[in-house]
Amino acid sequence: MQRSIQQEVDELTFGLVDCLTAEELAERLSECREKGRPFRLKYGADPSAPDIHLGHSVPLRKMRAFQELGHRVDFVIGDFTGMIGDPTGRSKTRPPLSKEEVAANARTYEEQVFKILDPELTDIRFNADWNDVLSFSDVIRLAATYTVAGMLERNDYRRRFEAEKPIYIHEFLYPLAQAYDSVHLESDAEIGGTDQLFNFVTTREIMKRHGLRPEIVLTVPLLEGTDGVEKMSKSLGNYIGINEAPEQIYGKTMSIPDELIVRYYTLCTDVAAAEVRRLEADMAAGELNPRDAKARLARELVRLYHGDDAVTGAEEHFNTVVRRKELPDEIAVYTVKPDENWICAVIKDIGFAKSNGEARRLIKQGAVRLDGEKVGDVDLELTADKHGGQVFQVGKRRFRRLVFP
RNA sequence: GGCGGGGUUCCCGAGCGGUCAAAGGGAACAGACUGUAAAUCUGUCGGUGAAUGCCUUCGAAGGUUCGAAUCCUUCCCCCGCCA
Repeated sequence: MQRSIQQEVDELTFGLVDCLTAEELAERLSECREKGRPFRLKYGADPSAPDIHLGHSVPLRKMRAFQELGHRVDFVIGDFTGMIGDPTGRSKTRPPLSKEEVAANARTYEEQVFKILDPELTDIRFNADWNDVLSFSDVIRLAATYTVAGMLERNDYRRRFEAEKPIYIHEFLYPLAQAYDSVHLESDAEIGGTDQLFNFVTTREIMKRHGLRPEIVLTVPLLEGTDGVEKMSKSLGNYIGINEAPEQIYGKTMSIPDELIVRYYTLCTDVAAAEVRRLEADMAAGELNPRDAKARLARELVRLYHGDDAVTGAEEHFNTVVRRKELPDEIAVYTVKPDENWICAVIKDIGFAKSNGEARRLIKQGAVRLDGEKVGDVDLELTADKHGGQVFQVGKRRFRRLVFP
């Protein structure tokens, strides 16, 4: 028994920040159903950041929800728009990517994205395919479909304009190019973070100018990174990548601020909304230790991206190394070089410190241990008879077993 | 074309002749504590087998000076305003 359109709409709009508009969505979905054509949801991806993280997973998971109802996703890799640069102001000019790099990135995307999306219902597209062939006069015609005043409605632009800060022309072209993607693909809807709202709304207007029906706009919240403040991003180093090792996903999850627990549950896991509300209430009432809520979150995330089998191991690793401060099951081996057995040089060589000086500081701070014994001697030389087979530890969670040739 | 503001250590950002390897914040790392790789507190945070030394760093190159991130010259780059 097929579910009603209204049920579909309710399910698909759950958790969204904006949906412009739900009525249009319902209309479009039922039209697709009647005509037996697939509903096409567009998502634009940056060609330079192939490490998919939990922040990306928010829209991706929503796309997956569409796919589960049989709809299709156009996954647009912005190899063209990526060269224009992002319009958030102080952006550094990105080095243009070569065809080969873009192709390599695309492959990495596929590997990761299909942990969430259904490959059967996803079309990967490159927007240079249709943007690169536009002539200058095409671009001018496109530019004639929108006004400067319209552009300045965007807060970021207006603020900069008023503050006499630079705004480059190409920044105005960016939303246009993005809009043209939708024109070209005749997208039924587009999804992205709330930061994309302006671009999406602009796209609707421009689609109308092209005699098309405006795409439906869906925005999802931007997920804060592990620091709890900035949005999750690779360049800020506050991300949890879906391709990271189970131990990493588990551990990084445990490092998010407590205030983010509920948000992560809501946006990144399959835990039912009612269940999440219960967890929230229990924590507020002091009946549930946030630590335990977070541990469950960590398990959920590991399971999502590595499967059930990886969960126990990741949790064990965390409990052993971080909570009980014991040794992990597996410790990588480091072979001490005979001519470089000074402890600081060893720390540096392993990569636990960038310089001898930093290694020295670590020792002084009491961060270095040999078989659990704090090392106090900065001048220590490691020798086979004294240190062979010992566990060398720097900080709380970096280990090597020492071996001598 | 005219006028003005800038380029500082991973990032932001002070400094404007010595006390500057350069304030402060962020990030990162370490230690303590803990319920956790949360929070909080403390410390470290250019290199040098460590040093009242030496070297490298404040857009680039020269110069003035006992001494320059700070002054001068030239150059490069960025931004805004007015036209």
